[in-house]
Amino acid sequence: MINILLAEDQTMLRNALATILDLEDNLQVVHSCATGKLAFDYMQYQHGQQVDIVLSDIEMPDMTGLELAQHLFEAKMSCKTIILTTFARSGYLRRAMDSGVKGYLLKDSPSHELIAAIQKVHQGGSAIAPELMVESWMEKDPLSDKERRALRLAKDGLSTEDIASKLFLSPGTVRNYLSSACSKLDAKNRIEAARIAHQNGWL
Amino acid sequence: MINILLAEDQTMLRNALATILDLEDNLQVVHSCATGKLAFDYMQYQHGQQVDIVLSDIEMPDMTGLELAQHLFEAKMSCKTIILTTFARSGYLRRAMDSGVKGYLLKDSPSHELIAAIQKVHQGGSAIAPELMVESWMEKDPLSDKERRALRLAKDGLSTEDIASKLFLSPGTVRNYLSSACSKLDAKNRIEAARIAHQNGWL
DNA sequence: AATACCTGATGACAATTGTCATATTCTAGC
DNA sequence: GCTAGAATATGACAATTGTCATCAGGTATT
Repeated sequence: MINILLAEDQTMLRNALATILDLEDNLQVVHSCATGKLAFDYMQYQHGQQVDIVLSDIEMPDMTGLELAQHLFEAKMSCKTIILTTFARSGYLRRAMDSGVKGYLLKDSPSHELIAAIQKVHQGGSAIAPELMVESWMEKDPLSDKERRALRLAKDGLSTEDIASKLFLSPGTVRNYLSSACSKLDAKNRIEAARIAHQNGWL
Repeated sequence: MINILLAEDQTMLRNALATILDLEDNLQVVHSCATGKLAFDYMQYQHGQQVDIVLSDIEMPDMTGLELAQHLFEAKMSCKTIILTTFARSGYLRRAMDSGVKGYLLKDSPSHELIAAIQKVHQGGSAIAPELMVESWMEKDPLSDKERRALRLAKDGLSTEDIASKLFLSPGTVRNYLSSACSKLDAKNRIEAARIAHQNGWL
């Protein structure tokens, strides 16, 4: 019997996944939760030893699936992590691999592939969505930390002034960072830069 | 037996939903597809008479769930439509109600509520997510058609010039539209305006 | 100490964007 | 025909943004 911990913030999908996984003879969802934080707490303080596979979404409030994977990795938990996410962003895959993730698949693949991936990972293998193998060699994140933070705020339409005060920088410096982000990403303005960065999983 | 047509572009969720609905004694997913267009084609040319409930996501490629609902409504199909979507945007709900939709619920609610909603709608009732009843009285979409289209392009970081050529307008006119959108939405710039409009379901 | 390097800041200038007043058509209604 | 109101365009001006050269203060290395 393979014991699974499920982390996914959308309740409908979480319920549905739990149901179809439980339908399999040798799969059992022992716990499911809506944020990475809750999943990590469960692993750390409660019943970690019972869990073989952690199946997690990426974009969740409180703690993302990538952060969860990293924490589990650093805590040397015995479980194996599988990421299940919407977008094929090479930056995400890279971070996942760096965090010792054993499986990475897309929500846009049939559910039997998920079940196959769980079995395969549990037997010691790995399962990466084939769509991603191609892209995984894309250039790595060229942004500095400050550039990234400025871009995130710019994406929501904040003005230079607002960004500057949120980051405790001068407006001029913020414009420098955004300008450099634009040239790195070959974008015409901060918004296009933010879009490109987001599409690549760099935000 | 209630016959269901399922339209949802995310394969994993589509499969999972189909499975859990089929587990119910009196529910049966007769067909499932990934776009509104495919769903409408199925209803129109093939086996429309067998379908009691159309269960549809909103944001799908090719044809959205709201457009699907509108087409089914205008074609006076006998089926009843239920929308299942991620965000609680009052603009979406308004358009759904105008298209004769009988149910509107959020992906962030447990799956048993979906099943209950299907039963209720099939018996002639309606099922609206309670979170939405409050918001539904929000102000209606203040944007004109041109403003909306300009905002959509601005959201992706296109320059005034680019937007103008895509809409076959002069750059000056585009700036007028964006400026008016900003003042209508009380935004400081086009990006903030686009974000506000998107959050309200007006894009 | 001398050097290089990194982060943050400044000033100057051009390009883009936001705002507003004012045309120019074109259409619908009277 | 006349008028009102749209949709579109133009010009002017201010504000914001993008780009670049340069500077000041730290820190690390040799």
